[in-house]
Amino acid sequence: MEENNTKDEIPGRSLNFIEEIIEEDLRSGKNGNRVHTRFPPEPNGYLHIGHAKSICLNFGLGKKYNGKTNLRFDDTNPVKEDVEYVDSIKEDVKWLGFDWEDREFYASDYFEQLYEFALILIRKGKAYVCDMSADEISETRGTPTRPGKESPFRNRTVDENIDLFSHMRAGEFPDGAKVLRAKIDMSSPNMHMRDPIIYRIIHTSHHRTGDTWCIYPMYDFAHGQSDSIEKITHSICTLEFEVHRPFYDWLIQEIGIYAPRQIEFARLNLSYTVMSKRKLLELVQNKFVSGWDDPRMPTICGLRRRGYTPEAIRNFADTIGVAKRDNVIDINLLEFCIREDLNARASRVMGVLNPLKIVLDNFPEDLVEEMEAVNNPENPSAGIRKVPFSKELYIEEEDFMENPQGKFFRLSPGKEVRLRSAYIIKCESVIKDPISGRIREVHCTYDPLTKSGMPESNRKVKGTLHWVSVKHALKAEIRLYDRLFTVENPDNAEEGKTYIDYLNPDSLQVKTGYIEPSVKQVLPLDKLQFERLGYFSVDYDSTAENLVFNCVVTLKDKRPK
RNA sequence: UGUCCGAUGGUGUAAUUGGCAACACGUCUGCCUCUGGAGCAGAAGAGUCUAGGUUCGAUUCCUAGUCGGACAACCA
Repeated sequence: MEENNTKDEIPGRSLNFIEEIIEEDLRSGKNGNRVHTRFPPEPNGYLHIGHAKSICLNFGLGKKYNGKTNLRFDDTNPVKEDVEYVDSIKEDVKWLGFDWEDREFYASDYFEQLYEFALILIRKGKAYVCDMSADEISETRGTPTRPGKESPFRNRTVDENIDLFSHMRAGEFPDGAKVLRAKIDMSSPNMHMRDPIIYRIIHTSHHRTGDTWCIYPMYDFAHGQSDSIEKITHSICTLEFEVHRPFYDWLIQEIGIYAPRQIEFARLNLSYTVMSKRKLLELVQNKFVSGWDDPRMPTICGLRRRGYTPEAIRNFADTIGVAKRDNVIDINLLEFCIREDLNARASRVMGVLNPLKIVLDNFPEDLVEEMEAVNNPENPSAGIRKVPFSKELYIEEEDFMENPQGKFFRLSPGKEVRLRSAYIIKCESVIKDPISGRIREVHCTYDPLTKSGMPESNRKVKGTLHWVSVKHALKAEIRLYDRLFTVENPDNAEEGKTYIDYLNPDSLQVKTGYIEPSVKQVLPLDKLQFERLGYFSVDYDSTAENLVFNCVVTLKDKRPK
């Protein structure tokens, strides 16, 4: 896979705490110089920017230490999982620029093995079949501060347990009738050690194993052992699994298999959005957004549709770093990353979102001049293009003020302004609608000696405006986005409210814009900078007849702080 | 009330493992500019949660406390 210009290999940069652990293990020869990580999603939802952090971390570490990274689906719950999700996850990881080669695994690949592991536990007297209901189990589990009570089925004989467990597998019991539990310690201060359930009965067909199984391992019984089976050296996961680690260690120990080292890091939180799968799903289901890939969503597919690039996301992941303390990253940083990337690579183009007609009184009626415009001042090799210029133009409504006050450097009566890549023009008069008083058009004169590139063109004027020729401009649908939520932390809702109450009603604004004709051939996901406005990406809905652009980010955040 | 984890400018991450805190974003100022973008130059902003202890010396080690987070799905 193509190595991109992600700046994740800055020499001399200090190591994060995970790299430190890895290098320590490398020095001590712990895994015979191997570094092997994995990204282990459950296929029950779409990936979001938080997952991107984990993906970049895991695959980044694999790459950095010349190791390997697996993609493994932890598909232990058939009622919530679906191939739709595995496909989207694969697409997103690939799009982010990572390659798991031939190591696409599934916890369901290990079901038989996991069943054997359960048998080992039973034979050792470390697991038992329990007939209590879900409610009873939950009642006897105790609380974090109060010990639980032992199940009356806790002391069944090994033979009875083996027998019962095989009948569970054979489908002789209905859902919920029995579970297999690890036999550890009902009074452990760690709730996860109070005889946790390791197998439950679910008569639902699985997206990969079909109806082969009607008992499924719990995540906690599958995850650690799957890592072990895959000989993962460093199992990197988020903080909430820290409390599970003692149980994973116990299992590995009792079963007697290879022990990966689990390292937990703090998950990503982004301001002005929500990150939980459940909430994102609600936004989709309740139609607050158009779908998982709505450009306002923090999902990978949403960001992709919005116009984010894999490079920008990887740089973002690299910039935020990784540590154990809770964090909330300012969404401005994400925006900074995409601006930085697009500034270097997006071609500049002119487009007007709120048109105001300009008539150049001294410009020949039918003349069309082809103006040469630089495609990207940051990158001369991007070349130049021609932009038609004629007597009637559109400029941005807000670039004209009849009675300017203060530091207004744009067009106003009697004042001069530069039209980007074209001429300097002077405002002569304003024509208004006699009834509404609205400005209908602005009459100007142009100075023929000031054409861009001509010797006389260096005269200084304070402002430079973008423009488009009325009769050449292409109409386009422009979708402007604002933050999905009005508050920094929608999760932290006040009494009686939920995050839904903080949805920004103005997060989507659709406009008809006029764009220079050079954009005629754009394809979905093409990136452009509309000069002085922002970066835009062609939407999937765009066709040759109906261009549709998404605003990725404006050039500079003008939002009051 | 228990166990585990964490605490460094506004935000995030560092500090060569004990030698008086750095980088990025943001903010501010100036320069430059045919994008009020970008770029360039500079500045402000934390004495590292608190109190003790060890030490010549502590952001780094120890103790206690404070605050924040995680944990009581047959979810992951």
